[in-house]
Parts: sequence; C-alpha cells; structure tokens
Amino acid sequence: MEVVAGLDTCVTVEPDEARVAATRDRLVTPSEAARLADLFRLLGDQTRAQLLYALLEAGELCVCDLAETVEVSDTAVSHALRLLRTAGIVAGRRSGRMIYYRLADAHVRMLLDLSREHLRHEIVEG
Amino acid sequence: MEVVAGLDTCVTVEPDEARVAATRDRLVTPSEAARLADLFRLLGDQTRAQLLYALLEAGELCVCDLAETVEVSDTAVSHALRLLRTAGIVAGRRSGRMIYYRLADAHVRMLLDLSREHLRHEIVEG
DNA sequence: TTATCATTTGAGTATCTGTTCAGGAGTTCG
DNA sequence: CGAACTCCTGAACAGATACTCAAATGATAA
Repeated sequence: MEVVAGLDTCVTVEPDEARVAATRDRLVTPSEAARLADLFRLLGDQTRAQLLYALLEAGELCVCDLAETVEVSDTAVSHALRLLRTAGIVAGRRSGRMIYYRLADAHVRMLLDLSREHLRHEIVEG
Repeated sequence: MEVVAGLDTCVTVEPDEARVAATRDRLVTPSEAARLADLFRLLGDQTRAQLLYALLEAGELCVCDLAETVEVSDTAVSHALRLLRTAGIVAGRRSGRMIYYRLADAHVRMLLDLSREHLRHEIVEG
C-alpha cells in the first residue's frame, strides 16, 4: 500500500494496482463484454426495439404487419430483422408468401420485460 | 376475417388490420421505445459495457483506475462516463483530485446481471 | 505562487450505422 | 407461362458515434 514509483497514472494512492487486478479477475473478459455490447447494441435502435416489443406482445407477425405497426418501410424492417435473425434474437417461419417472425431467445424476452418495467417505474418515480 | 379491399399492404389475409391495431394498443409507444433504445444503446458499446461491469464488481472506481482496468485512455473513459452520467446510469463522488464513479441505477444493475447470466448460459448450451 | 496530478471539454476525424432506392428471389394464382 | 405479391439483398448516402489530440478546469502539495 506504499507509493509506487515510475508509472504514468494515479500511482500515489493506495487502492490502485491491487484493486484493479482484483476487479479484473472477477470481471467479464473483454471478449465477453464485446458480446454483451453486441447484444445491447442490437436492442439499442428505436426501430428494432419497436419490432421486438411488437413481437413480445403479438407473439408472431409477418414483415408487412411489422412494418405497419412500427410505421417504417418494409425494406427497413427487413434489414432490421436480418440483424436480429443473424444474432439469434428472432426467427422466421415461412407460410406461403409471408414470413412470420417471433422472438427466439428467452433471455432477450426477459431483458425486454425488465427494461420496460424499468421505464414505467422510472416515469412514476420521476 | 374477410378480404379487405383497397389497401397497399398484405390485405388478402385475415390477421391484418385488427391484429396490428390490437398490438399497437398494448405496445410501448414510439417514444417509450426510443427511450428504451437510448438505454440499450448506452450499454451497447464495448468500452462502456466494460466500465459498467467493472463498477458492478468493484462498487466504486476512479477514472484512472477504470482506464487501467478497461485499457483505454483516460480521455476516452471520461467521454464514456459523461454519457453514462448524463443518463443517470452512473454517478460520481469527488474525493480530492479523484472522482469515484459508481452505478446509480438499480434497474441497470439488474440488466447487467441478467445479461451476464444470459451470456454464460449461452456459452454452456452452445 | 508554481508545479503536478486527475479529470473534463471541444475540435477534428475516421468509422460505423440505418435508411432509401433499385433490383432480385421465392410464392401464389390466373 | 406471366402477373402480382411478400420478402430479401446490395449499393449509396446522410447522420451518428467513439476515438485522439490539445487545451482547460479543479485540487493538492511544495
């Protein structure tokens, strides 16, 4: 806990190296953080978020109904769904000309639920 | 449930207008979705995610320790923290020259926890 | 005071991203 | 077959974004 010499960052105080090392051990690894960030980034777009919450409510919707619900173009929905599909967040089922999409990940469903509650409580509490 | 005429999208099948309208009623509003997307977007960056998970483990860390833990520049950490601080996700406490940051939102803490579990289970299950 | 340290801020820049547009692939029906 | 419909794909463009660098702020110590 003494002063450490010869480094370039805040080295004159105690909880430095030991604390950083201890935290880094239990921490998510950089690649885990990258994967988590990838997941959050997919939810972090208004169009995709609306699509996911629509699927959360309706269970299953085709692209054109999703486009109408969210009020964006079919093409934009299709691009958005491709990202979500590639990540395993949604899955599609073909029926004739239509493709019905649904949520395909229980954990994501929980994340959507939890954060919606977060928002509603936040509004109440101010 | 009959065929509806005179519209521009998939109108030849049943669950169209009624289903869209019903979904849209119970749905999060566009502005709610925007706020939720804003929240997720903040978590959707590797640097910020690592910072948040570091704070989740350590409880409280100063900027320079965060920079060392996450291995990015102090300036980049400061920019990242400003976004998180503005959104109310983290809060800072000044002590001398240092500013110690901590998680400031219980719901975000739950989101971080839940999604970390999601990742670890996903890896086990394939 | 001056010097040093921790953090912040603003500008500049390169990269990423979400949309639109035009066209293609797959399906159904006449 | 061809027409109509649903959906997907790729290119291109505008806007967002995350970093670096240089400079400023706030605090401690000599």
